Amino acid sequence: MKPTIYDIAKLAGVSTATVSKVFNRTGNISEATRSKVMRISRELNYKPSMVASALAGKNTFSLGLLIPDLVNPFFAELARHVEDRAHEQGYNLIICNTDNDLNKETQYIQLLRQKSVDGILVATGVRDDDALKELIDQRVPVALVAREMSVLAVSTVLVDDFAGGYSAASYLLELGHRRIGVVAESLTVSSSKARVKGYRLALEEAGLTYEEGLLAVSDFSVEGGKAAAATLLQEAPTAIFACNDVLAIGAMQAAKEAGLSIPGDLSIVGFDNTILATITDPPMTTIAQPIRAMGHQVVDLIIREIQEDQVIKQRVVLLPELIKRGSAQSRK
Amino acid sequence: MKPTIYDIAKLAGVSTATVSKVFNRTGNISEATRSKVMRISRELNYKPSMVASALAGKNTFSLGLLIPDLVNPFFAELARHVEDRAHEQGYNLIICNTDNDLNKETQYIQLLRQKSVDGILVATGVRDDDALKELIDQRVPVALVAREMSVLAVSTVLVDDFAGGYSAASYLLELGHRRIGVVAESLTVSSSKARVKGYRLALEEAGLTYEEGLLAVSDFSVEGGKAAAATLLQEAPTAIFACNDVLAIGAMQAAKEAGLSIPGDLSIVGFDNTILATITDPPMTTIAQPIRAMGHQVVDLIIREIQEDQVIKQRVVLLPELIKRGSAQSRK
DNA sequence: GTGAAAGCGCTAACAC
DNA sequence: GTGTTAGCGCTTTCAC
Repeated sequence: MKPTIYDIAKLAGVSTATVSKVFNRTGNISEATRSKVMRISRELNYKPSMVASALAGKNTFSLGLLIPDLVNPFFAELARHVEDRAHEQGYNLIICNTDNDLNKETQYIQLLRQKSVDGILVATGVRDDDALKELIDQRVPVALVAREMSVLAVSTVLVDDFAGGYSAASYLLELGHRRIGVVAESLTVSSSKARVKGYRLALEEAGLTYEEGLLAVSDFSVEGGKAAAATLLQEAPTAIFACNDVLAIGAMQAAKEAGLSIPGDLSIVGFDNTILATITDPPMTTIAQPIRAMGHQVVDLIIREIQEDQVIKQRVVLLPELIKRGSAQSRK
Repeated sequence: MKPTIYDIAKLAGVSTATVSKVFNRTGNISEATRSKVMRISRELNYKPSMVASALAGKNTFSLGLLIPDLVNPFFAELARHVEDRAHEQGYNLIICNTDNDLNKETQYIQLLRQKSVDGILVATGVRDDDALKELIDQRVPVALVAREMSVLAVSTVLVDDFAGGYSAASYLLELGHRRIGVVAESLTVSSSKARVKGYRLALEEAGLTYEEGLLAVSDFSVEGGKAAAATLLQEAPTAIFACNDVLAIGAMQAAKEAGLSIPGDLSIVGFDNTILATITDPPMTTIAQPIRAMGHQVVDLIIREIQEDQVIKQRVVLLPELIKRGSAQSRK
C-alpha cells in the first residue's frame, strides 16, 4: 500500500499537521523534525497525494488546453511550448482536441471543470461559445491563445493577424504582383478572417480592388488547400497568399500539378512558420508567429490569474514577422 | 459556490448516498427519486467533483502520455490518436514531453503518480529506466507504445521495426541499388536499432556486406539528418534509407544541395509515413506505421489493465507497410 | 429502496 | 514549534 501522511507522522513521532507543514514549507518547523520527516519519507518513498491535497482546498496544478488538432503542426508546436512552460511552473497539461467542434468543446470544458483544473487555455476557433462564457462568469481562470473573442473580458495572447495578412500582401505587392489570390481557412475563425482583412487593406491601399474571385476558402488540410488553390489558378494570379503553412503547401502542390514553377510562375506566401515551411522545396516564405513566446506568455498569464485573485486581464498582441525564403520572388 | 452532493441531497429530500447512487447507476433507485435527483441537479447545474470521487476510491480517469516531443509529427499524430481514443473511453490525457531525457522522464513519472493517474503510456525511448521498473513493480498500469523494453513484462504496442527496416532495404535492393546508405537516429533507441538491423539483414541476404561507412547516426532533426546524409554522400551511395521521415527530409535536402536529383541520382526511403512524407517533392516513399491503430490499441490495452485486476499482458506487433511514392526508383 | 456514518489523504485554523 | 480537529465532496457498507 502506498504510504500516507499518517504513516510518516507515526514513524516520525509527529502529527500529520507537522508532516504537511514540512512538505508545504509552511509554518515554522525545527530543522531537526524537518529532516527527520524527510528521512522517513524518503525511506518509505512517500509522495503526497495531489488529489487529497486538491480536495482539501489546494490547487490541482493542472491546466486544460483546448486546441483544434495536434496534427496541425502549428498547434503541436504551440502545445509543446505551453506544456514546457506549464511544467516549469509545476503544472500539468491536459490536452483536448476539439476539431473546432462546438459539441466536443463543450464536453471537454465540462470534463475539465469536473476535474477541477486550475485554468483553461483555449486555442480553438469556435465562436459563440456559451460554455466559455459560463466559465468566465463563474470566474474560472481562462485565457485565449491564438484566437480572439472580442466580446469577452478574458486574457488573450495572439499575433496581430491583421498586420500579418497586410504584411504578406504588401510584400507581394512590393515584388510587383498585381493579381494576388488568397486561400483562407473558414472565415468563421477569427484569425483567418483578420488575415484576409489585412490582405484586403494592403490591396486597396495599392489601388487595387478586392476581387471575390481571388478568394478561395478551404478546410484545414493539404488537400483542401490544393483544391482551393486549383480553382484560384483559373483566375491566373501571379501570387497566392495562403493563410497558413498547411494550405500553402496545398497551393504549392496545385501549382506544380498545373505545371507552374515556384516562384518562377507563381509566388506563394504562407503563415505560421511551422516546421513545414522549412522543408518545402523551395523553402517557404511565410509570416512567422512567435509560437514559443505565445505559449509561454499565455501560461504565465493564466497562472497569474490562478494565483492572485484580483488581476487585471490583459490582451497581449505579438507582432508577426515576414520570413523571406524561396517561394516568392519579383514578378517577371 | 459550486453545488455539492449535499445541496442536491437536501433539495431533493434524500441522502447523499442516494444522490451518489443515481449518478453512478449503482444500487437500486426508484425511477421517481432518480428523476427528481436529476431534475434538481440540472437546475443547480451540479456536476460531481472527480477529485472528491477519486479520493473516495474511484479512478481519476486520466492517463499520462510520455513522449519525446510533440513537434515531431510522428508523436503528434500518435498523441492525437491516443487522446481521441482515451476521450472516447472517458479518460483524459496528460501530455509530457521528455525529449528522451531520463531526468525529465523520472520527474514526470513522479508527478503523474502524485496525481494518481490511472495509467501511464510510455512512448519515449529512454533505456534502463528505473522509474519505469518501479512503476511496474508497484502494479501501476503501464503500457509501452512505439518502443520496447524486452526485459520488462509490460503491455506493448509497436510496429515490427525490424521488418520495416528489412522491407525498406529489400525494396531498394529490388530496384537494383547496391550501395545503400542508412541514416539512423541514436542507436540507443530500440526502434531505431531494430530498423537498422532489418536493413542489415536484407543486405546480407542479398550477398552484400554491411559497411560501417554507410551508416550515419543523427539526432532527431532535419538538420541532423541533412548533416548525416551529407557525410554519407561521400561514400557515393545510390540510395539512402532514413530511419524516419524527418531524417529523410534532411537527406533530401543534403542531396539537393549536393546537386543530386531525387530519385534520379539518389533514391530515398523514409519511415513513419507522417504528414511530412506527403508534402515533400517528390512525395516520399516511406514505411508506414499504422499510427492510428497503435494509439487506439495501446489505450484499449491500458484501460483493460486498469479495469480488470488480473490481466494477461500482451505485446501487439503491427506490421509496417511500404508506401511507394516518388522518392525511390530503379537504379539507372 | 433509502439512509447513517465512516473513511479516502490532506490542509488549516486554532490551541497549547 | 507542534498537535488537535474539523472539514474538503464523494463512495460504500450495513442497517433498516
